Amino acid sequence: MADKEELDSLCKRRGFLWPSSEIYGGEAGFYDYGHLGARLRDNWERMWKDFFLGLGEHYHMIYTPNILPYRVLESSGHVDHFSDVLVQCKRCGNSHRGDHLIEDIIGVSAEGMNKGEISTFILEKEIDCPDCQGDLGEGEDFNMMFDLDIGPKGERKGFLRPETAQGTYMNFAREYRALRRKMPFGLATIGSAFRNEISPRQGVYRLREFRQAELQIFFVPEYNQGSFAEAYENLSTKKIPVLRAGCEEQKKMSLDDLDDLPKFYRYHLGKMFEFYSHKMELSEDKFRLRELSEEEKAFYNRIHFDVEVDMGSLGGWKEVAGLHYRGDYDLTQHQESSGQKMSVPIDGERKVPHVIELSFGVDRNIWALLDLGYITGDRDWIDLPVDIAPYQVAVFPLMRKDGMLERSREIYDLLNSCFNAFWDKSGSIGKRYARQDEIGTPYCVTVDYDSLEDDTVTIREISSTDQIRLKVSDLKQELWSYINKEKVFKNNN
RNA sequence: GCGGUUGUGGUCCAGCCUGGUUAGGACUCAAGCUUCCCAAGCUUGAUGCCCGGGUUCGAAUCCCGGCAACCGCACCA
Repeated sequence: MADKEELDSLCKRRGFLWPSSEIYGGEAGFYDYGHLGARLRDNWERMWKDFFLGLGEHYHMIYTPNILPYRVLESSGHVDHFSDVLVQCKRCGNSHRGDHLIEDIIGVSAEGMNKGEISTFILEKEIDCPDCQGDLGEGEDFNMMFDLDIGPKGERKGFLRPETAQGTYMNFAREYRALRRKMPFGLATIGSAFRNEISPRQGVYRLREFRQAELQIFFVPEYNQGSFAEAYENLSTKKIPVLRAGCEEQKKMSLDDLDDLPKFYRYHLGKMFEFYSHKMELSEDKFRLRELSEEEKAFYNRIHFDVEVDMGSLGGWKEVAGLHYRGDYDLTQHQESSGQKMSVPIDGERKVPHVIELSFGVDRNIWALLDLGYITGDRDWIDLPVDIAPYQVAVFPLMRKDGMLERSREIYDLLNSCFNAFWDKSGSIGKRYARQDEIGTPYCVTVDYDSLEDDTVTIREISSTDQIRLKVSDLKQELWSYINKEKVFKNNN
C-alpha cells in the first residue's frame, strides 16, 4: 500500500509533482507538475480523449475560457448554491454553516436566506454553538468561487469557473447546428477549474486550481437508445464492482442487474468501468462505481455514480470521477436566462435535450495511477500502463567503453524518433535500471559486447525484469507492438 | 477557519531543551576510475537551517508574527 510521505518524496525527487510557489513558502491548494508529471498528465489526457471521443460518432473536443461572466454562473445556480453563510462561534471559534444550523436545530428550511436573515434568525431563536453552546457571531458570506473584475475599471463581475461544464452547455446550440443536428452528440473539454476550498488537503486530492476532463452527452431520452443498443449488448453481462445507495457492501453486478436505471445511463457506467479496467489498468478490487444517495447528490442530478479508487496514500476510497444524469436542468436554466432556444425539433415537437455528464478529476486520476502503481520492496517501481508512462523506453550502454557508449547513443536516436526515449550512461547498469523502475519506464534497452558483434540488444521489461535479445533492425517494430499490446513481452529462456 | 504536531542540502533525518569552533550523517546528484546486466566499490566535487521581525556581543537553537505540511474537527451545492 502506498505511503503518502514516501510517494510525495518520490514525486518531488524525480520530477512528477509538488506544491506550487515552493520557493516563496507555497500556497495551499496549488500544485506544479514537473517534467515527468507533465508527460504523464499529457499522456493520460490523450488516452482519455481517444477513449471517450471514440464512444460516439458525433463526440468532439471544445475549449472555452477559464473566466465566466457573472450572469453565466448566476443562471447555472452557482452564485446561489456555491456560496454559504458561515457563522463562527465567539467562544470556541468553530465555524458552521448557518443554513445547516437552522435546518438541523429548528427544522426550518433556510433555503434562500441571506446572511442578514440568517444572523437575525439565529439571534431570535437563540441558536447556540453545537460544539460548545457558546454564542454565535454574525453570519458571513463564503463563496467557493474566486471572483474577479473584468474590464479596465473592473465594472463587470466575473468568476474563475468552478467547473468546465458551463462553457460546454453554453455552446450546445451553436455546436448542434455546426454538427448538423446530430443527436445524440457529445462535447468534451479538458481544462482548469477553480474552487476556493476552505481547507485544501491531501496533496492533489483537493486543490483550489485543478483540472477536469468532462464529456457532456446531449440526447433526447425517447430517441437515443437505438444507436447504442448494440454497444450496450456487448457490455450488458460483464460484472462490475458496484456499491448502490443504501447498501452496505459493494457487489459485482452486471449492467443488466441495474435494470432500474435507464439503459443509456447503464451503457456509460459500463464504459466508465472499461476505462478504469482496460485503459488505466486498475485491478477490479481497487475501484468501484458508487451510487450517491438522495442526501449526497446535488439537487439537479437524477442519478449519480462516482468512480472511487481505494488509495492507500489517502486512506481509502476516494472519488476520482462521476457519471451524472443531469436531466434537462442545465439547458433549461440557460434557455430561460439567456432567452436563447435550447430545444431541438423531434417529430414536430421541440424538446430540450437531457445531459449525461462524464466528469473526471485529472489530478486525482494521476494520483490514483501513482498510488496504485507504486510498488516497494526489494525493488521500488511504478506499474503504469505502458502507453502513458512518461518514458516508454530507456537506452544504456552496459559499460562506457569499447564503443558501447557510442552505439547506445545511436540506438537512442533511433528510438527517440518514434517513442519517448531516455538515455543514461551514469552509474552502474543496475543503478540505471533502478532509476527507470522508479519512474515507471516499461522497457530498457542495453547495448553489450554481443551487440557489437551481431547487432542485437537486450530489452528488459519492468514488471518481471526479464530480458530478451532482439535484433536492432527489429527493435522499433517489436517495441511498438509491446506498447500497443499487439504482442506480449515474453522471455522464452 | 479552529486545535495539536512539525518545518535543517535534491530526499530522509541528527543537532534545538541547556544559544558560541568550519551545522553532522545516510541516500541522491555531477565528473572521473572501475565494472560483461539489476541501487557494488574508489577518488573528487555540488547543494541546506521555511519567511519576516525581536532578544543577545552572538540565534538552526529562545520569543513574536506569517506561510506551509501532517493529524483531528468543521467545510467540500
